[in-house]
Amino acid sequence: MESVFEIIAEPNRRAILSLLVSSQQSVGEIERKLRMPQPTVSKHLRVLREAGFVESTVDAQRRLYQLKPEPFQEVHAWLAQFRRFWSGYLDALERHLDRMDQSTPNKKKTREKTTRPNRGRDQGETR
Amino acid sequence: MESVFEIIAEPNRRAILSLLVSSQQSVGEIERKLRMPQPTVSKHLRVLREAGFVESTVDAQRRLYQLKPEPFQEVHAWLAQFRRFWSGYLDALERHLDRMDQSTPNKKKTREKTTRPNRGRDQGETR
DNA sequence: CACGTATATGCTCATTAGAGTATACACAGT
DNA sequence: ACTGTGTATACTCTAATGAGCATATACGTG
Repeated sequence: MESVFEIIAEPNRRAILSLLVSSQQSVGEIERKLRMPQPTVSKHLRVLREAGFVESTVDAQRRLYQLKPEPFQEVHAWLAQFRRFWSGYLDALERHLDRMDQSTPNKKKTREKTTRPNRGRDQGETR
Repeated sequence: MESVFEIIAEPNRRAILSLLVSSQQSVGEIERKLRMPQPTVSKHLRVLREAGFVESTVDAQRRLYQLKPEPFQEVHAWLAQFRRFWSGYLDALERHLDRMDQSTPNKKKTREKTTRPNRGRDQGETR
């Protein structure tokens, strides 16, 4: 279970991730909302946690799980190399923004920090 | 092997897909470039073909494989729901463009046609 | 038509992942 | 301290997947 792709290959895990989009959830909440046996939930959460998709905070006996961004970025980075094929849309958008960046050096400097840790493009090598 | 996620969970298949980004390739070319036994290549190509990731055209005894866009869009659509977390970047871009659309009704009408078949957003349901 | 090349398929084997069940561990309240 | 709730883990079983090898099929060429 090394790659992020193997992690998200499992339907129940994808369901859990989707559920966590709205807000953090306890194991019990996930269990009920997804109608999944508790050990199953815990096991998938463990996998997700070890892969960096989620992290848990302790609330008494409960564990609250919430999403973490990195692995999604990794998937996105891999997907990026195929963009030219199917989209052209996001490509255009990114090029557009890049141009914006140059023309208006710092209007919303948010982007500078938040969005591009390594390099403007997120083509990034996956491995 | 139903979902697109299971398809791309396999490293060799991802390698093949990445290889096909540059241009279409014959089975033999893939075999050599990836140093993979031919039956392995053929079998993975079969999986990829049946999942709609690639299609083959006949060139005498050779089969030339090339990428198809749909499954990638599906992955992208799934990934979209998590954007708010990790990026904010693309989200910002899209919002920005949306605003652009409204303010300048048709400056580059390219986007109108090319980029948004269904609706501005591509959040799209996956299944 | 025989042969070589290119690709696909069939079969077996080993590994692995996920489900299910039981159980252990942790904390809270009484 | 005891009990109940919430969560994690251990163990077994089964199914599915990918590798490896052999072989079949298709096509082009002499």
